[in-house]
Amino acid sequence: MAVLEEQGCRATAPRKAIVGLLDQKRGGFTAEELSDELPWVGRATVYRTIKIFLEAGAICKLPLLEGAHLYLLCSVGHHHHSVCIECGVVEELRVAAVERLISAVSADIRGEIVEHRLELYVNCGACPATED
Amino acid sequence: MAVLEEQGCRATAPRKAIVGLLDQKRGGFTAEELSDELPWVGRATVYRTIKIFLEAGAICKLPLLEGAHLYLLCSVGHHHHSVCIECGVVEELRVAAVERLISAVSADIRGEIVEHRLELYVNCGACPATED
DNA sequence: GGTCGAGTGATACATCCTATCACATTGACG
DNA sequence: CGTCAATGTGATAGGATGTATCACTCGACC
Repeated sequence: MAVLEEQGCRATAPRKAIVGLLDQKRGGFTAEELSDELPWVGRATVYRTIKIFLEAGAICKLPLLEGAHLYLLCSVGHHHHSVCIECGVVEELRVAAVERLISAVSADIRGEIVEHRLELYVNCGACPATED
Repeated sequence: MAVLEEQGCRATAPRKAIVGLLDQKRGGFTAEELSDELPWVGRATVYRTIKIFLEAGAICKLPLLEGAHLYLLCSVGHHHHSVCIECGVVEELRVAAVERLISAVSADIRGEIVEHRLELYVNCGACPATED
């Protein structure tokens, strides 16, 4: 919410509604989902708002195997995700080893690593029963 | 090329033309590029053929930072890529450390890792001069 | 409350890809 | 070589996801 101000944006009704919805959807959401649940908000506005948050780093975009992708609220700056291919549950992955790996690889290649992306697609083995 | 047969596909003229072009485009290509260079082949056919190769594992899809993506011929089964954000040169990355990392992480999380994806976006530092 | 520019919604468009369908090509068989 | 059925094809329409445009509205500040 504070993100809006940080970005120099107005706190308009549509934006507030979207933020409210995001707070509930901790498990990830699609743009279409938001649009469906806020029919009085134009699609363009939904996408615009998502974009603002994306740029502010408040949410991130998680590509799924099938080519679709999810948006996720994420508090912490840089991290990775694991997503269960069965139940779709997403978990933030903060593994120091990843960053160590990146530095190690960095030494091996010409030039510098500007950005990296890592996604794990898992089978959490607990979907039907213990779906948290 | 043998891929076509393995998949139980006919070796038609459009498919052969596409394969021929792929052999030259070692640096990655977009669907549109292919379509442009083979104007006598319908777009649908280009996409269909790409899909066949994708499923056969003969090419892979590399997402770029901007959301676009490249297709690449890839001989070896599983690997990762680094792509220069300046000049777009793609290199195959076969770092044992990546696989070791995956196993290490695997022990840390519930369930099993079914699939993973890692991309490095680098600045190769040699684009203008030594662009191979 | 008044002002004005940021924000909005409808809509058209862009991009990338898939579905459909009538027609052409392939290649197996004779 | 000719026939034939099924696979493959191209044109085109459509779907999914996102962006641009533009007249109008509303929020923030005075």
